[in-house]
Amino acid sequence: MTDNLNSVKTSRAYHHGDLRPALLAAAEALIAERGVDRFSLRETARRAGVSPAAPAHHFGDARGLLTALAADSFRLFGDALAAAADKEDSRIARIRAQGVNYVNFALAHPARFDLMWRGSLIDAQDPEYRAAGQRAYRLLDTAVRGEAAAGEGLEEAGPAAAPSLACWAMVHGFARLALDGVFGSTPGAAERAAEAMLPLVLDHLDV
Amino acid sequence: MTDNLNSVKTSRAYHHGDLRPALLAAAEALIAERGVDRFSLRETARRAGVSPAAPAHHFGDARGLLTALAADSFRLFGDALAAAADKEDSRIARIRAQGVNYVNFALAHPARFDLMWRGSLIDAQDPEYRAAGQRAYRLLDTAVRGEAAAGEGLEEAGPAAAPSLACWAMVHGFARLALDGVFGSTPGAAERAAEAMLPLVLDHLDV
DNA sequence: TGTACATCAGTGAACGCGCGTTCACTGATGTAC
DNA sequence: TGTACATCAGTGAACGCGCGTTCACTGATGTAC
Repeated sequence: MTDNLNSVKTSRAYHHGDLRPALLAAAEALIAERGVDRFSLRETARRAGVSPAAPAHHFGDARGLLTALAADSFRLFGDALAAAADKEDSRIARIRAQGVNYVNFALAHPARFDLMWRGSLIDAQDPEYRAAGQRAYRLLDTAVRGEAAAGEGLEEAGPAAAPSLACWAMVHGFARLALDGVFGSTPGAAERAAEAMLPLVLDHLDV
Repeated sequence: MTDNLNSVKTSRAYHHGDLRPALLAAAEALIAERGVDRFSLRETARRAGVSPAAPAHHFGDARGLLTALAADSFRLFGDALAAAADKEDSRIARIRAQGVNYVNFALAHPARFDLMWRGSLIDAQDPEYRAAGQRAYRLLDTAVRGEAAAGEGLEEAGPAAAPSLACWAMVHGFARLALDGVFGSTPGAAERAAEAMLPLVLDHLDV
């Protein structure tokens, strides 16, 4: 009661006060440590210092929590793509920077990246999740096609979106292969492989 | 006893006689149905009509069985890549055919494809698994670079392997995005997207 | 061809485990008056 | 400013579940003689 005002964080109040983000943080730490496959709602609650029934108040069930974490991850991911687009002048430079950020995000947050695409664990129809995913796609599409993209979503992507899909597939495949350890565990191996193949694509992206 | 000679399959003998492949088939059917995440050794044994302890004799543990299935899948996958390389004349045609077969394999056997790369469930150091994976890579590398590849493995892949990595990343990323439902669930949507972006890459693969 | 026996591939019951979710509850918060 | 009370965010015990693996065992196979 005395420290209730100046120290919300350390007081062991009955009400946590900030449980939702705390649970997301605990879940993130858990999957980063163990891998997405070994996520557990109980363990997440345990780490947040809360009873196993508490998460239900904020997320409904386990899938709800993972969906929220996936949406959060997609937002972070979108921020990374946006940052790349902002800081470069030429279009090729933007595409390149965005590809680098795409892969770097995957390597820096492998568990988040895994979760983002793990349809079996999340509710892909969730509005927040979908919105965050669409935003990321639009950023990518705009970087590749410039004004021509006109902010159209993935649903209505026509044949004109092909260059964007090509870049996306390439960078996504590279990120996945790197995460799956295909380029070896030597630090920097993935980066070197990327550097070697980048010009192959960018030099010919004269669309 | 009477049908023991002319009908090994239907007799409910104490010894199954062909349990190893039967378990692999059951496991394949199970993950095809439920997804890799919901694999269970007990359920696999149940489907093979055998006690839960039986698989241990052939695979040690659950991971052993999944590793064997992953290796088997990589072999099938390699066959698909080899078939593409065999039936075409020009190098570009071969690359294209192999890419098509790569994606088709993923779409036709999504659970197998998932499992092949699911490091958390299998023993990536298993010799059979590694050999099958290496073979697939060599087929891909040879198709892209021709004689220059000289059958070198993924480990010793130098900068010269960049075109192969680029093709691989692209086709792999495309397969993954398609499996993750990014191109929508409409049948043929993935194929149309692929057709649209293929020329972008192939027309410029003048290496 | 027959028999003894080691080896092998199964059984099925039992183990302990951690899980997600439910339930009736309780303590804190904040709003109406 | 004080009080009543509805609402909300927690508790913690309990539920039933399916899991992977272990164990002592048993029935079939195949080999040596």
